[in-house]
Amino acid sequence: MPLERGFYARNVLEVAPDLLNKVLGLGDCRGRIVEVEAYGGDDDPASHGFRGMTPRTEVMFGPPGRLYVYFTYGMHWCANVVCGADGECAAVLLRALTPLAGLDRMRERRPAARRDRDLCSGPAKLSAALGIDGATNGADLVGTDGGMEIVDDGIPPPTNPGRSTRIGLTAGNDLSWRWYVPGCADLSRRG
DNA sequence: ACCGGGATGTTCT
DNA sequence: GAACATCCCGGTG
Repeated sequence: MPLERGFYARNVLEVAPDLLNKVLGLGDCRGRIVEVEAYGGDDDPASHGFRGMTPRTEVMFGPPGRLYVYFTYGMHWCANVVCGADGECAAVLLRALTPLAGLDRMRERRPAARRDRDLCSGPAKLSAALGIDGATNGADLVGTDGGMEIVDDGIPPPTNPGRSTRIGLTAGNDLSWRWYVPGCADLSRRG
Protein backbone atom coordinates (compact mmCIF):
# COMPACT_ATOMS: atom_id res chain seq x y z
CA MET A 1 0.00 0.00 0.00
CA PRO A 2 1.44 3.39 -0.98
CA LEU A 3 1.79 6.05 1.68
CA GLU A 4 -1.37 8.13 1.96
CA ARG A 5 -1.77 11.74 0.93
CA GLY A 6 -1.78 12.81 4.57
CA PHE A 7 1.77 11.58 5.03
CA TYR A 8 2.99 14.25 2.63
CA ALA A 9 0.57 16.99 3.68
CA ARG A 10 2.67 17.97 6.69
CA ASN A 11 5.56 20.32 7.33
CA VAL A 12 8.46 19.39 5.07
CA LEU A 13 10.82 19.23 8.06
CA GLU A 14 8.69 16.44 9.53
CA VAL A 15 8.20 14.55 6.29
CA ALA A 16 11.88 14.52 5.30
CA PRO A 17 13.22 12.36 8.17
CA ASP A 18 10.08 10.21 8.07
CA LEU A 19 10.89 9.24 4.48
CA LEU A 20 14.09 7.50 5.60
CA ASN A 21 13.81 3.71 5.19
CA LYS A 22 10.67 3.98 3.07
CA VAL A 23 10.83 2.19 -0.29
CA LEU A 24 10.54 3.97 -3.63
CA GLY A 25 9.31 1.85 -6.53
CA LEU A 26 9.08 2.59 -10.26
CA GLY A 27 8.56 -0.13 -12.82
CA ASP A 28 10.66 -3.14 -11.87
CA CYS A 29 13.04 -1.09 -9.74
CA ARG A 30 12.88 -0.53 -6.01
CA GLY A 31 15.20 1.21 -3.58
CA ARG A 32 15.21 2.14 0.10
CA ILE A 33 15.43 5.88 0.77
CA VAL A 34 18.54 6.50 2.88
CA GLU A 35 19.31 10.20 2.33
CA VAL A 36 17.05 13.24 1.84
CA GLU A 37 17.07 17.03 1.98
CA ALA A 38 14.23 19.47 2.72
CA TYR A 39 13.54 22.58 0.64
CA GLY A 40 10.88 25.24 0.77
CA GLY A 41 9.08 27.73 2.91
CA ASP A 42 9.44 31.48 2.82
CA ASP A 43 12.88 31.62 4.44
CA ASP A 44 14.87 29.12 2.36
CA PRO A 45 17.00 30.91 -0.26
CA ALA A 46 18.07 27.56 -1.73
CA SER A 47 14.52 26.58 -2.63
CA HIS A 48 13.65 26.78 -6.31
CA GLY A 49 10.45 28.51 -5.28
CA PHE A 50 12.10 31.16 -3.11
CA ARG A 51 11.42 33.95 -5.63
CA GLY A 52 7.93 32.82 -6.46
CA MET A 53 6.32 30.36 -8.80
CA THR A 54 7.71 29.89 -12.31
CA PRO A 55 6.79 27.37 -15.01
CA ARG A 56 9.51 25.07 -13.72
CA THR A 57 8.42 25.15 -10.07
CA GLU A 58 4.69 24.91 -10.62
CA VAL A 59 4.53 21.32 -9.34
CA MET A 60 6.40 22.28 -6.18
CA PHE A 61 3.61 24.71 -5.29
CA GLY A 62 0.89 22.17 -6.01
CA PRO A 63 -0.76 19.40 -3.98
CA PRO A 64 1.41 17.11 -1.83
CA GLY A 65 2.36 13.57 -2.77
CA ARG A 66 3.48 14.35 -6.29
CA LEU A 67 6.94 14.19 -7.82
CA TYR A 68 8.82 17.40 -8.68
CA VAL A 69 11.55 16.61 -11.21
CA TYR A 70 14.03 19.22 -12.40
CA PHE A 71 16.91 19.26 -14.90
CA THR A 72 20.27 20.65 -13.89
CA TYR A 73 23.86 21.05 -15.09
CA GLY A 74 22.72 20.40 -18.63
CA MET A 75 22.45 16.65 -18.16
CA HIS A 76 21.00 15.52 -14.84
CA TRP A 77 17.49 14.94 -13.50
CA CYS A 78 16.72 15.16 -9.77
CA ALA A 79 13.56 14.03 -8.00
CA ASN A 80 11.65 15.59 -5.10
CA VAL A 81 8.51 14.66 -3.20
CA VAL A 82 6.13 17.62 -2.86
CA CYS A 83 5.04 18.28 0.74
CA GLY A 84 2.77 20.57 2.74
CA ALA A 85 -0.59 21.99 1.77
CA ASP A 86 -1.67 22.74 -1.78
CA GLY A 87 -0.37 26.23 -2.55
CA GLU A 88 2.66 25.93 -0.29
CA CYS A 89 6.11 25.53 -1.80
CA ALA A 90 7.93 22.61 -0.18
CA ALA A 91 9.58 19.39 -1.29
CA VAL A 92 12.00 16.69 -0.19
CA LEU A 93 14.93 15.95 -2.49
CA LEU A 94 15.70 12.22 -2.74
CA ARG A 95 19.50 12.00 -2.51
CA ALA A 96 20.32 8.29 -2.17
CA LEU A 97 18.74 4.84 -2.24
CA THR A 98 19.87 1.36 -1.33
CA PRO A 99 19.04 -0.71 -4.43
CA LEU A 100 16.59 -3.51 -3.55
CA ALA A 101 15.17 -4.82 -6.83
CA GLY A 102 15.64 -4.39 -10.56
CA LEU A 103 19.41 -4.11 -10.22
CA ASP A 104 20.01 -5.47 -13.71
CA ARG A 105 17.92 -2.67 -15.16
CA MET A 106 19.70 -0.10 -12.98
CA ARG A 107 23.08 -1.35 -14.18
CA GLU A 108 21.95 -0.93 -17.79
CA ARG A 109 20.91 2.66 -17.14
CA ARG A 110 24.02 3.46 -15.09
CA PRO A 111 26.94 1.96 -16.99
CA ALA A 112 29.39 4.22 -15.15
CA ALA A 113 28.58 2.64 -11.80
CA ARG A 114 31.45 0.35 -10.86
CA ARG A 115 29.75 -1.20 -7.84
CA ASP A 116 26.10 -1.67 -6.92
CA ARG A 117 26.42 0.86 -4.11
CA ASP A 118 27.21 3.48 -6.76
CA LEU A 119 23.94 2.88 -8.63
CA CYS A 120 21.78 5.24 -6.55
CA SER A 121 24.27 7.12 -4.33
CA GLY A 122 23.31 10.62 -5.47
CA PRO A 123 20.20 12.54 -6.54
CA ALA A 124 20.95 12.36 -10.27
CA LYS A 125 22.26 8.81 -10.02
CA LEU A 126 19.07 7.44 -8.50
CA SER A 127 16.93 9.28 -11.03
CA ALA A 128 18.92 7.76 -13.86
CA ALA A 129 18.87 4.30 -12.29
CA LEU A 130 15.08 4.29 -11.96
CA GLY A 131 14.35 6.04 -15.24
CA ILE A 132 13.05 9.27 -13.72
CA ASP A 133 13.14 12.20 -16.17
CA GLY A 134 11.05 15.10 -17.40
CA ALA A 135 8.22 12.79 -18.38
CA THR A 136 7.91 11.81 -14.71
CA ASN A 137 7.47 15.38 -13.47
CA GLY A 138 4.18 15.79 -11.61
CA ALA A 139 3.58 12.04 -11.24
CA ASP A 140 1.29 11.17 -8.33
CA LEU A 141 2.88 8.90 -5.73
CA VAL A 142 -0.48 8.16 -4.10
CA GLY A 143 -2.29 5.47 -6.05
CA THR A 144 -0.52 3.40 -8.64
CA ASP A 145 -1.48 5.20 -11.84
CA GLY A 146 1.99 6.20 -12.88
CA GLY A 147 3.63 3.01 -11.70
CA MET A 148 5.51 5.02 -9.09
CA GLU A 149 4.90 4.78 -5.36
CA ILE A 150 6.50 5.04 -1.94
CA VAL A 151 5.66 2.26 0.50
CA ASP A 152 6.34 1.37 4.13
CA ASP A 153 7.67 -2.18 4.29
CA GLY A 154 7.86 -2.24 8.08
CA ILE A 155 11.32 -0.80 8.69
CA PRO A 156 10.89 2.43 10.68
CA PRO A 157 12.97 5.57 10.20
CA PRO A 158 16.14 5.67 12.31
CA THR A 159 15.55 6.76 15.90
CA ASN A 160 18.58 9.04 15.62
CA PRO A 161 19.08 9.91 11.95
CA GLY A 162 22.28 11.56 10.79
CA ARG A 163 21.86 15.25 10.11
CA SER A 164 23.90 17.91 8.34
CA THR A 165 23.75 20.97 6.16
CA ARG A 166 22.62 20.45 2.58
CA ILE A 167 25.06 19.54 -0.17
CA GLY A 168 26.09 21.61 -3.15
CA LEU A 169 24.47 24.94 -2.24
CA THR A 170 25.75 28.48 -2.35
CA ALA A 171 22.85 29.91 -0.31
CA GLY A 172 21.03 28.44 2.66
CA ASN A 173 24.03 26.66 4.12
CA ASP A 174 23.11 27.68 7.65
CA LEU A 175 20.21 25.22 7.69
CA SER A 176 20.76 21.56 8.70
CA TRP A 177 18.06 20.18 6.47
CA ARG A 178 19.79 16.99 5.28
CA TRP A 179 18.97 13.66 6.93
CA TYR A 180 20.48 10.22 6.33
CA VAL A 181 20.68 6.68 7.68
CA PRO A 182 23.87 6.62 9.78
CA GLY A 183 26.59 4.33 8.51
CA CYS A 184 24.73 3.33 5.37
CA ALA A 185 27.09 2.35 2.53
CA ASP A 186 24.88 3.83 -0.19
CA LEU A 187 24.95 7.52 0.77
CA SER A 188 26.13 10.24 -1.59
CA ARG A 189 28.82 10.92 1.00
CA ARG A 190 30.22 8.95 3.86
CA GLY A 191 28.03 9.34 6.94
C1' DA B 1 41.82 8.77 -0.71
C1' DC B 2 41.54 13.26 -2.29
C1' DC B 3 41.37 16.97 -5.55
C1' DG B 4 40.55 19.66 -9.89
C1' DG B 5 38.40 20.42 -14.19
C1' DG B 6 35.15 19.60 -17.97
C1' DA B 7 30.70 18.21 -19.72
C1' DT B 8 26.25 20.27 -21.19
C1' DG B 9 21.80 23.08 -21.78
C1' DT B 10 17.71 24.87 -19.27
C1' DT B 11 16.13 28.60 -16.53
C1' DC B 12 15.75 33.06 -15.05
C1' DT B 13 17.86 38.01 -14.66
C1' DG C 1 24.94 36.06 -19.61
C1' DA C 2 25.38 33.63 -15.24
C1' DA C 3 24.02 30.21 -12.32
C1' DC C 4 23.12 25.63 -11.57
C1' DA C 5 19.98 21.02 -5.11
C1' DT C 6 25.76 16.95 -10.28
C1' DC C 7 28.68 13.38 -12.06
C1' DC C 8 32.73 11.35 -14.10
C1' DC C 9 37.43 10.91 -15.18
C1' DG C 10 42.19 11.45 -14.72
C1' DG C 11 45.76 13.25 -11.98
C1' DT C 12 48.56 12.82 -7.65
C1' DG C 13 49.86 10.96 -2.94
